[in-house]
Amino acid sequence: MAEREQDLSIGQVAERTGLSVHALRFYEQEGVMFGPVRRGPGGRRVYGEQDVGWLNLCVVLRGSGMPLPEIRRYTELARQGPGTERDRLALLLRHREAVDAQMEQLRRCREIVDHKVRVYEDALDGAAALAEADAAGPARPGLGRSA
Amino acid sequence: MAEREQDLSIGQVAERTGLSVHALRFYEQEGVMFGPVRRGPGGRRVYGEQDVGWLNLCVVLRGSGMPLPEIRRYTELARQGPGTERDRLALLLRHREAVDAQMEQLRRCREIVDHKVRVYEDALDGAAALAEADAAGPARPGLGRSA
DNA sequence: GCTTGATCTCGAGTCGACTCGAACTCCTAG
DNA sequence: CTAGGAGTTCGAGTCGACTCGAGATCAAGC
Repeated sequence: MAEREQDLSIGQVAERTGLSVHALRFYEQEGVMFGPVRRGPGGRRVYGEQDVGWLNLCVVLRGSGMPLPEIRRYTELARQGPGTERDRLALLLRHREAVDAQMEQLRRCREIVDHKVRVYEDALDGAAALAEADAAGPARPGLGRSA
Repeated sequence: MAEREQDLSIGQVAERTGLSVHALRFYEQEGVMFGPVRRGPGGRRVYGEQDVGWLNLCVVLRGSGMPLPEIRRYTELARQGPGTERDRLALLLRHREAVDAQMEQLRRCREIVDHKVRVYEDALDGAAALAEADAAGPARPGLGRSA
C-alpha cells in the first residue's frame, strides 16, 4: 500500500497544530475531527494534511472562545455536506458577533488600563522630577483606591 | 452612628457590579477587596461607593482575562499604599500586553471567520441565482473540509 | 535480544471561578 | 405573632478543557 507523502503521526500533528498529543485524542473523542482518523499498522493514528487543516481551523475557533460542543456542531454540519451551508453560515455569523463583542470588551478594558498606566507614569515621573529637584520627595499619594 | 447615604447592601452591590451575591463573598474571601468590608447590625456586609468602584475595576480586569490571584496581588500593592507604584505599574503594563495579544489573536480569528462567511455567502448567493435561472440548481460543492 | 521512544486505551485528576445548598439569623410588613 | 425576604457561614458541587498516569504494544537501532 502506497504510504502517502503527507501521512503524519499524532506527534507530528501535535507539532503542526500546537495541540498536545493528549488533546488530539481528546478532540477526536469529542467528535471534532472531520472524518474518522485513519489507522496505520499497530492501530496508530495516521493523519493527512486535510486533518491538519481542519484541526488548525478548530484551534482558531477555540482560540476565539468557541466551546467544543459548538465546534462539534459545525463539524457535523460540514460532514453532512451540501444542504447545510445555511446552518454553517448562521453559526459562523453568530461566532463573528461573539468575537466582535469580545473585542469591544477588550477595547474598553484596554482604555481603562491605559488610563491607569498613564496616571502611574505621570506620578512616577513627577516623583522622579521632585526627587531630582528636592532630593528627598516621597512619592505622591492619592493613587490608591479610586479607579 | 450616622448611616451614610452611600451605604449599600450586598444585594445592591451585586446589582451595581453585575457580580452575584455569592461571587461578592467569594471575592472578599479571595482577598480582592481593597479593605475589610464593614459590617452592619446582625453582621451584615455594608459597602460604600469606594468598594463598588474597586469591584468594578476588578470586573474589568477579570473580563479581560486577569486571573484572580493577579488581581489579589494588585490589590495588596494598592493596599500597601505609597512605595508600590512601580510594581503596580509593571503589573498593569504586563496586563496591557496580555490584552493586546488577545486582541491580536481575535483579530486574526475574525479575519478567518470573515473569509469563510464571505465564501458561504457567495456560494449561497450563487446557488440562489442559479435556482432563479435554472429552477433546479443544487448547491455548489467544495465548501467542506478545506479551510 | 534489548532498550528506547512513540503510541495505544482507559479512567482519574486538575484548575479556575464560581455556584449551590443547608441550616441559621435578622428585619419588616401585615 | 408570624411569614417572607435578604442576609450569614461553611462546605460541597459544577463545568469546560484538558492533563496525567498506568500498563500494554510496537518499530527501530545497537
